[in-house]
Amino acid sequence: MQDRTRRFRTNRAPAIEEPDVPLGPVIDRAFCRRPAVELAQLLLGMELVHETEEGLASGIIVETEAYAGPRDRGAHSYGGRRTRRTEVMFGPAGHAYVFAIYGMHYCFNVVAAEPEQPEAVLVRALEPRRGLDLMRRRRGLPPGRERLLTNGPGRLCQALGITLAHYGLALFDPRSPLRLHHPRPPYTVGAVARGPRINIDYAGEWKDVPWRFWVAGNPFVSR
DNA sequence: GCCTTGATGACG
DNA sequence: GTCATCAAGGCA
Repeated sequence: MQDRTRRFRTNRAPAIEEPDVPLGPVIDRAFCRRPAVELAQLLLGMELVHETEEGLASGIIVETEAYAGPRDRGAHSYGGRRTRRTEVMFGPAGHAYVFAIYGMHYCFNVVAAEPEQPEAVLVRALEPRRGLDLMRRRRGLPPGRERLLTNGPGRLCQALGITLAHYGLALFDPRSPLRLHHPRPPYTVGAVARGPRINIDYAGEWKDVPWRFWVAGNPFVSR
């Protein structure tokens, strides 16, 4: 028998699709009303769902990063910077903060904390759950490359069809096309690993705070 | 300049 | 398979 650990680390990592199981309940409105560093850990194992006319696609959140408001030099809201782009972070928790980066990709965040406390959690990777074919089409990938579907913030947005049009959506609202659900069947997170956040070299001493969290050993994590 | 990605080429 | 490098691309 071949070494499973090694197989699990390749691009041919298995994805468990659960198309026939009904979605779990949507998160409570108050679920995200906590500090970003705390929310980043609690979001691991939750199911991010996007429903469109093309169909439904979803994945289990397996990697996040916390951005802790005005004091955090790595955050867009550093120093209380309030612009059209960052505005949603100053509002109530549980809404989507989507921004464009490098001219061609989007990043999806969940607004955390209380109003006027501009904190958010970046979702960096998903384990694909529903709508694998749809995600393959959106990403232009053949079967067998599941790991490349959603192992990065830009990639997961492309796979789920998330764009700036989803800025501000209420992720706890069952009528919203973009939502956070409790996973069904349940997802066991197990051990959580943590380390410094990715690609914020400009953030000085904040560069090294261990606010990146991921499901230990999960093959869909971005690095 | 940016909370990224895919292509390319070196190396095992 | 890995790693390093680079440029694409649009908006603040």
